[in-house]
Amino acid sequence: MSKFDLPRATRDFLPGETAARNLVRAAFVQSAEAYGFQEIQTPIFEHVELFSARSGPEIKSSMLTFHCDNEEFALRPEMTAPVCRLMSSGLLDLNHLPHKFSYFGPCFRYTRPQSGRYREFLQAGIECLGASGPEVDAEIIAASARTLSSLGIENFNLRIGNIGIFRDLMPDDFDVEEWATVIGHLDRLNGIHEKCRLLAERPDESLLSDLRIDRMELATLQEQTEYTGPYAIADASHLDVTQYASKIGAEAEATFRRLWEVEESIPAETAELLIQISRLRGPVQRVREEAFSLLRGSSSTAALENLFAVCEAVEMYGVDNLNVALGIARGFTFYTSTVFEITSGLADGDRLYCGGGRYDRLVELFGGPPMPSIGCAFRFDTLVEAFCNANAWEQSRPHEIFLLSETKEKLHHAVQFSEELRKCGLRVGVGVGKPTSNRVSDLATHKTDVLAYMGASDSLQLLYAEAEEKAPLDAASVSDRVKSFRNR
RNA sequence: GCUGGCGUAGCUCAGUUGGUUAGAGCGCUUGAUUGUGGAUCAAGAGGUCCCUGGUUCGACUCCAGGCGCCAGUACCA
Repeated sequence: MSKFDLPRATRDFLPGETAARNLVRAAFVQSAEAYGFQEIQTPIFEHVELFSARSGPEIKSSMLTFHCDNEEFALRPEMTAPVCRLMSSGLLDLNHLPHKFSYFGPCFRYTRPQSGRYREFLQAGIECLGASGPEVDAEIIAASARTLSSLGIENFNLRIGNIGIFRDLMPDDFDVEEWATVIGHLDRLNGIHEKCRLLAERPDESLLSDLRIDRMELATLQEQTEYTGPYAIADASHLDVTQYASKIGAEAEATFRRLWEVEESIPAETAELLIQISRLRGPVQRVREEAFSLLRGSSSTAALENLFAVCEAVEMYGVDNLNVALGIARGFTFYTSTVFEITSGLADGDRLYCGGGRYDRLVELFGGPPMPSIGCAFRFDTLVEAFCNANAWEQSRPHEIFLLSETKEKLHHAVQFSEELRKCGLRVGVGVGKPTSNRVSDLATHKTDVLAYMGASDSLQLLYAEAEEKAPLDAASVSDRVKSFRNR
């Protein structure tokens, strides 16, 4: 029972977990590098103003902040703002764009604990700053998908959308706040559609209770907007399970349609179009036809063409599991066109591995030059978990060989020899004892692959799991023996 | 912020409809035994039953408040 507790919503990682996390990190950095994304590092804390620039001062309450010398700092809650700051810092050569960066590091948010949400978490991502075009988007998307493959995670779902399709349908005088609200609604609608789709494929109690909560909230929204119509939830308060998947989607659509007309002054036909668009989802070829016939003559055709150009470019990389999902909104106002998500697929509850999109005006917002950019971030913890599930991951013992000296007087021989073995690249432990006691067998089980007993003679007795042999006191040959044991 | 669950040995947890001395498995310590991937046997240590107050002859148990943890929800730049 320790005198000190962990700060709320933080974690310790033991050697096995840490090793797995380091492997995932290494795989991430390596596959990013394979596409030319070079790793950068920025400070773990910055001036508070950097992070409130985009989101307003009230965001301060969800950051970990501190004062020093009359300055106020915040532990970074995200990596995008520092990267954009870097772009406008003058350190970078802006004549040779784009800059392709990867980043990896701890971020901090002062949030209520919730499963999978911690106050310190790792964020990993890649960004391509200063370039636009479908090929650029496709490269980011393909690189993200390859990162998952390189971790042995193969059964993922890739969904690509384009937020510009919605944006271009909005009235010209639509301001940022209204846009944020509508994006929130679209995101919500998409989520409900997604859950309904999952529920239709496999009954699941937790999905069902999620949807019940969604439905209650829809009912509240309907009440606020005085909705009356065929999908009034109050009129059909009870649904049996089989109706959930089929009916809630329509109820949600009706609710948001009404909401957009009443509270956002969106014309009825535009609201209808938003609903229709958000439904479109599936393989590229099929959705292409539906989407173009739906949006023919609208102001969104350019964004739509861009979306399918991105999909074509992604397909060149040979990425499977590609779907178009026009309903993806990703919940952030700063995305300007391409948005995408990679999830775990149905079997694992469709958990988010990675999400990102194009943000062509963000660098400017941070005081930099105009710079069309795209980036994405990984859910590192989800990635680690999936990695451990996908691979027969076993924690290694701290030592590959442990030298046991017969007596304390002879220990210096063992220590000297251990140093020679370490030069050969082995992980080596040293101790005193006979290879017979309980303590020693415990050691053998938990702490080392091979136990080596240095008795009276000038040779070593190597004790493996199910065999033993003599070996000369020669670092190179012992090292070879141990390594061949490890590899078999 | 809101809703629910939980808090007993180092760990995972049982238990007590309120009653003498607080339970198990694993782990730990010591010894014996077996030359070898780790057992077997014997003994032992280890507890403010989260805290504070209340009810009671008596509270780990019931009640109230607090703290902590977990899950869901709002939020999530």
